[in-house]
Amino acid sequence: MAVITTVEQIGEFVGETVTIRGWLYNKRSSGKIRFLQIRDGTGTIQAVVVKKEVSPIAFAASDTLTQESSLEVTGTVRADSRAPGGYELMVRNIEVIQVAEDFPITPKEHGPAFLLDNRHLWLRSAKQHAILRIRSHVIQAAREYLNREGFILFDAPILTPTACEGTSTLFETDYFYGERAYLSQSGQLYAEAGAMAFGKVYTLGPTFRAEKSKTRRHLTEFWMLEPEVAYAELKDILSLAEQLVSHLVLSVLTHRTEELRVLERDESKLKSIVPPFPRITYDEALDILRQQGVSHEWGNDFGTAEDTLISQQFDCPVMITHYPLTAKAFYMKTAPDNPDVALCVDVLAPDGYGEIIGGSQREDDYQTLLKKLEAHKLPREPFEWYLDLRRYGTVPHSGFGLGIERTVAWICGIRHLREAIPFPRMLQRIYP
RNA sequence: UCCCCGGUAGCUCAGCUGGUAGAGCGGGUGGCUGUUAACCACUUAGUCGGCGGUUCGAGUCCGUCCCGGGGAGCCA
Repeated sequence: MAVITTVEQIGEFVGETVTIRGWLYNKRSSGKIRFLQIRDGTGTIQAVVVKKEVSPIAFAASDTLTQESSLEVTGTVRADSRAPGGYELMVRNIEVIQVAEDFPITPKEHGPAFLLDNRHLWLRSAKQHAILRIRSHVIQAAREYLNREGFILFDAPILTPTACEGTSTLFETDYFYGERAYLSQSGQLYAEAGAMAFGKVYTLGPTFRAEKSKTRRHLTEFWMLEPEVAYAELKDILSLAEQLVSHLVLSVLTHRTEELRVLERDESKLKSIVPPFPRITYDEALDILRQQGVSHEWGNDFGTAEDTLISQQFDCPVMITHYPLTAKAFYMKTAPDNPDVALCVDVLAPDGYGEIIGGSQREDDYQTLLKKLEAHKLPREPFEWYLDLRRYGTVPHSGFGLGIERTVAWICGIRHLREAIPFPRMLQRIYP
């Protein structure tokens, strides 16, 4: 019995006979020789079937194989510069598990609608594979970093009794006995309760926005990482944000080089992502816009065009702080030296990838928070528990939300968010 | 909700001022001992998004509806 291994590990078995279990990615044939590109989930390897070196049954089997047929191949590992990947398998035997029906996704071009209809199969192609491995790594690296910094994972509920921020549109569903429930659009308020209990916490989970957004920067269901820290002021989470983001980038650069190569990502741009990130205020951002010939009224949040213009001035993600209160959520703390601006930050990724982080120092005074709720015309009852946090040992605290898909899309250098999550949920699409 | 673009073979697309549908890929058959989205030959392949209208005649023109893509607003 040959040892069963993976393509990823194949380099350790040069000269030995191993078995790879996988699927046929592509096939080329030429007379008495067959080249099988086999993928096993960890990578792709070329298996060479030479007629005189395998049984007639095995050779005939190699001819019946269609794209994505499942098979076990046993052969000798050989380093060969002619093979993509550097190693190839000289086949001794082929065990066909299933001859697949005609696979819809061929090695040629396809349109986005077709690919999205076949997302469950599209996931097998090299580029999608690379993106999703990087996504997995980004999440792993984020958790690794936060755990090391003393954070604990604090899961927020997905079914909630009301809006967290009260602004965005919510997905509504029936709860029991005529009650309504809403899918969470942020775990933040719950994370604040966690921070008061544990000091440093983070939530990581799906969030839902029923906005009729129809752009490549939006999904209706997306994942968010939300650290929340007790006794932290705005400057503390600015530092946390730049440390976290640069750690994610460095970790992908170090551990996912093959995937970045598949994606043809310009790595030099990622290598320049090192702290400290530029920090500017909203007012300074307005100055930049003015220099670019764009006038923007004070008090309005920036739109996509403004975000892009500002981020283009920097190689690193830029941290914009002190937005007008009018443009931001009710829970943000007002700057002590300026009653019109919030102690908040938006982090814009370079190259027009947009906002990857939104955060703030939270309002920690009971009476002030109450007034802010009223000013935003939000009902008091659903927020009683949240107000309690300001009645029982309130402290300054801050946190932010990092959009996983936007971060992954930026690191991967892909145009559209839909490829940064296994099964994207969008305005016009919930299948498959 | 608004603005732009699109819907023709399984897939990607071409199809001119209206004259009855075509290429590559995929599938099938055959050939080739080192292929790299292999190649060569032959072959298969259609309710031209739906409905209605104009016309001798509509993939093509008009109306309308459906579906998809991109963008705005909103946001991560």
